[in-house]
Amino acid sequence: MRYWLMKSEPEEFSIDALKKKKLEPWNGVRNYQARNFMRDDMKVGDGVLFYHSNCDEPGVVGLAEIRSEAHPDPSQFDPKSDYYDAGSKREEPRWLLVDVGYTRKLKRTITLAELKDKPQLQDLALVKKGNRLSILPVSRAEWDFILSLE
DNA sequence: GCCAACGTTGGC
DNA sequence: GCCAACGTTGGC
Repeated sequence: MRYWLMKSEPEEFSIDALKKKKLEPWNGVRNYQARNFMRDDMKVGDGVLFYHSNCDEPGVVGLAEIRSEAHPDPSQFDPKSDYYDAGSKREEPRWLLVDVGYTRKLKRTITLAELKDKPQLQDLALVKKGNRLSILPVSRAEWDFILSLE
């Protein structure tokens, strides 16, 4: 079992929205590195730190779980979608998604500022300068440590 | 294949 | 709203 951190802008899709929906197809990933994580490394049952980005208080706000293998993201074929990709063919889809299921909200937001402060997390991709990945791997030790802050 | 221009992410 | 960092695009 592996662990991940997945970013979402709360104005787009928040932890409360996931709580309500219970299961969400994680569409709109248009970055090859993030796609490859989904395609090659994610397995059903993997743990997810749900992270709010681009908001007043960026940080980890909840837990979720991978609920499907990677499969084609339908939004890439929809000309009306923001995520439409005219260069992607149905017989050879460029973009994939996984289904993400709600686990629970954290008792409090573990903020980015706090995470940056911890020597135990210095290797976490999230706190590295210029990091823009929306899906990134988290080690078991990092997962345990972050949850111990709750 | 290089690289300048451009667009996006996301913290602040 | 600003802007640093970084990915992508496209001319050559």
